[in-house]
Amino acid sequence: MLEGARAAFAEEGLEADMASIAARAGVGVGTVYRHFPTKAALLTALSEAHFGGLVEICERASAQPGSAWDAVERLVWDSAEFSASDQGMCEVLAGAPTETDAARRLRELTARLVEKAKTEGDMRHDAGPDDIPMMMCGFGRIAAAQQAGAHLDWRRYLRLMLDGLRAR
Amino acid sequence: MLEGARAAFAEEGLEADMASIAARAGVGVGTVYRHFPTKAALLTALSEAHFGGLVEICERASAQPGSAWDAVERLVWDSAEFSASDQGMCEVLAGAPTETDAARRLRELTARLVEKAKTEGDMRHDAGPDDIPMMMCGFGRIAAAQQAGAHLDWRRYLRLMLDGLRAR
DNA sequence: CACTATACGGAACACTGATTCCGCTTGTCA
DNA sequence: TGACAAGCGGAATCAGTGTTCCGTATAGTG
Repeated sequence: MLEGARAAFAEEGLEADMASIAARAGVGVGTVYRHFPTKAALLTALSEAHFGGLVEICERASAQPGSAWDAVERLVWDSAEFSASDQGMCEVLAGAPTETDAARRLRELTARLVEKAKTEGDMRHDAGPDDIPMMMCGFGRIAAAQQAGAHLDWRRYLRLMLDGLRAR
Repeated sequence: MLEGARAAFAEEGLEADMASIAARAGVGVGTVYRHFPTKAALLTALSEAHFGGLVEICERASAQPGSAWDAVERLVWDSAEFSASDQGMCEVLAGAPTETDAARRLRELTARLVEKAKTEGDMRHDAGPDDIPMMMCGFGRIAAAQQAGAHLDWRRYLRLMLDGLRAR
C-alpha cells in the first residue's frame, strides 16, 4: 500500500492523483482512504519515512572516521542519491521546511556537523546552521526538474555548492 | 491590466486565480479573457516581459568596464534583486527552462560571459554554459520559499553559489 | 450450508478554479 | 432622443480531483 503510493509519488510527483496511487497499490481508492484519512496524511507518512532514512544517512556519516567536512560531503551525496530518483520526495525537499520529528532531528544533526567542520577549519567560517537544508532545498528543485526532463544536473549543482561551502 | 496581473502573480504566486487577477486589475474576468485567451497566455506575456528585463540587465552587466567575472557577479545580483520580490517570476525561474526568445537570448548571453570569465581565469575551469541558469533555478525556489515565510536567505544562497563558481 | 461481519472497489459527490456567455451599460450617430 | 454597436461584469458552465458512500465479495462462525 505504502509502496504503491511511494511509487506513484516517485514517478509522477506530488500531483499524482489518488486514482493513480490506488491503481499502483493494486486497490481501489476507498481502500487507500481506509488506511489514510487524506492524501496529505499519506504524503506525510511517506515523507516521515523518507526523512527517517535521511536521518540514518546523516548518523552514519557522522559516525564514520575522518573529518566533519568529510562527513558533510558524505551525507550530502548519500542523501541526494537516496532522494534523486524520487520526484515526490525531491519536491518535498524543495518545499517549505517540513515540521516533523525526523525533519527537526535532521536539521539538528546537520547544524552540529556544520559547527564541527567550522571549528576544524574545513568549512567557511561564516557557514550557518541552515546552510545544508538550504542546499538540499535547491537540490530538490533541480533534481525534480532534471527528472522532469530539463537538462540540469544535480550532481553538478552539489559540486558547486559544496565548493562554495568549503573553506578557501 | 498587465499591471494588475503582475501584482497578483507577484504576491500570490502562480496559483493566483483569475478572479483575483481580474480584481486587482479592476475589471471582470471576462475582460481579462478579452485580452488573453488563457491564463497561461497571460503568464507567458508577463514572463516574456520579465525575461526582457533580465536580458537588459545582462547586457548592461556585459557592457560595463571590468572583468567578465565582475559582469557575472553584477548580472546575478541585479537579476536576483529584480526578481526576488515577485513570487510568480521566482516560480517561473525555478520551473522548467522557459522557451521564449528572451529566455533563449538570456541563456546565450550568460553562456558567452561564462566562457569569457573562464578564459580570463576567474571562473572555475569546468564551468558550463548552463551553470548560471542552474544557479538561477535554485535561486527562484529559495526566493519563493523565503517570500512564503521559510527562513531561507537567497542572498546567502547566491554568495555560496558564486564562491563555488569562482576559480580557486 | 446459512448468516454475519468486515473489507473492498469504484461510481457518485463536492469543491475549486478556468473558461464561456449573455444581459447590461456606455458611447456614438442620425 | 432613440436605435445601435462595442465593451464589460460576473453568473453559469465545464473539468479535474479529493473524498464519501453504498452495493458486493470475502472470510469467519455456528
